[in-house]
Amino acid sequence: MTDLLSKNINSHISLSESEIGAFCDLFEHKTVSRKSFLLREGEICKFEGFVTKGLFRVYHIDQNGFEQILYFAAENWWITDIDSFTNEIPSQLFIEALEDSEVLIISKKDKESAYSSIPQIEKLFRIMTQKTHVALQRRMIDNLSKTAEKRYIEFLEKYPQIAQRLSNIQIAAYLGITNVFLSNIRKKITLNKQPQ
Amino acid sequence: MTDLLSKNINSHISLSESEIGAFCDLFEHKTVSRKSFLLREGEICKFEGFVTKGLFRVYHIDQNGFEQILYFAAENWWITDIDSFTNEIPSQLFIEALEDSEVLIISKKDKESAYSSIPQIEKLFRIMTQKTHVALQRRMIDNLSKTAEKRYIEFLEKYPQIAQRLSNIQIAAYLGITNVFLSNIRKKITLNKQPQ
DNA sequence: AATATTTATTAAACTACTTTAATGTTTTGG
DNA sequence: CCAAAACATTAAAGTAGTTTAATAAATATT
Repeated sequence: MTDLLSKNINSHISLSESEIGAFCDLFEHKTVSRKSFLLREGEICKFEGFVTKGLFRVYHIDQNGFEQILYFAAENWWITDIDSFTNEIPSQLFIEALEDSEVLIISKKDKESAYSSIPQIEKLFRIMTQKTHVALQRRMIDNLSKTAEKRYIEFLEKYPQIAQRLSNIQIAAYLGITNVFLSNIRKKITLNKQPQ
Repeated sequence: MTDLLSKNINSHISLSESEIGAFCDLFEHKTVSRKSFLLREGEICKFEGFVTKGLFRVYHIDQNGFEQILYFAAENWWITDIDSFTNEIPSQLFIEALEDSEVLIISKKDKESAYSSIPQIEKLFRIMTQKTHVALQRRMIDNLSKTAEKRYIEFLEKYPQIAQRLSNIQIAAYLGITNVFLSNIRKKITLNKQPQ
């Protein structure tokens, strides 16, 4: 049940068998069915989660009712609202399962205690936070400098297996465009691929 | 010389006098004159810096030659390219002084050794990385959901003292718009403020 | 103090993307 | 298996933001 998790942790830091066992024991297994929520806007995010099955989207709804997707999380990805979790403030985000899913979750309390009992855990989360920060920084640059068409093509190349599990509505919300415009882009691309 | 730095560190974690002294001793003081660079694209970022005087911009130049500013860093802010620094890969970023400036910098080696000798330092950088990540996440949401006019107004409200030290060209590059369009926005705003 | 460079503004034509709405197709849940 | 809901596509009119270029004002350099 925690095989994927321990493998994931080992890819970042090296822990002894017993340490990794003790840490994994702090996680609770949870099944989340399609269209239900791990977190809703206004709630304080009390967990950090590791996806073992399925697919989630993490998104924000703005004042005009539009959804912006911050990221998707499939198997082997971590999910939380780090802002709400860290600062214990109401979240601005929704975390919703797009497929029937399973997660391993750890509470804030248990995570804090792991920081004390297993010093390497502090390093684990520092490294993970750095990595997500770097990914977000790269995406910020892309959003500022590339057209929607280019961002779409690169998204397909970067996450081919996730892209095929998503509707165009979800992909458009991630790219920051309307699904109507995404449709235009898709048409243009296929026309270019098959000239004549 | 390291007063600002130790105060900044103390705002995140609590260290003994001697620990904070030892850590601050690892930093080297550097003056950087206006228009010169702390880091250029292609270089590997070998430092993490703390600004004690002046103002920097951290930016990327895309394939079309346009500059996107990721963030500004004035007194009491940290600067580095976390991607290049952490992964020891060539940077995609420039870090340039917009005013005559001063920074305290620590090398990767010294930072790593501090992680071992002062365990709380690991926590310090985890917290700092989390905070910058949260800030970037909020900005990502804003960029996806708000008009340039709104982002400009909010930038002025959030960083009034930095904004007044910047040209509109720099602000536009941060907002992700042209300076021509920023000029239009400014005109519209002043017209609204002083109707008739 | 004079010259060169950078900056801010304006106008006008242009383009990337949105909005609304209609239509047919696919997926979902009961 | 059927009805309802969600999805993808297309068209056409509209808007936010760009591009280029010209001009005046402010700043930097000698």
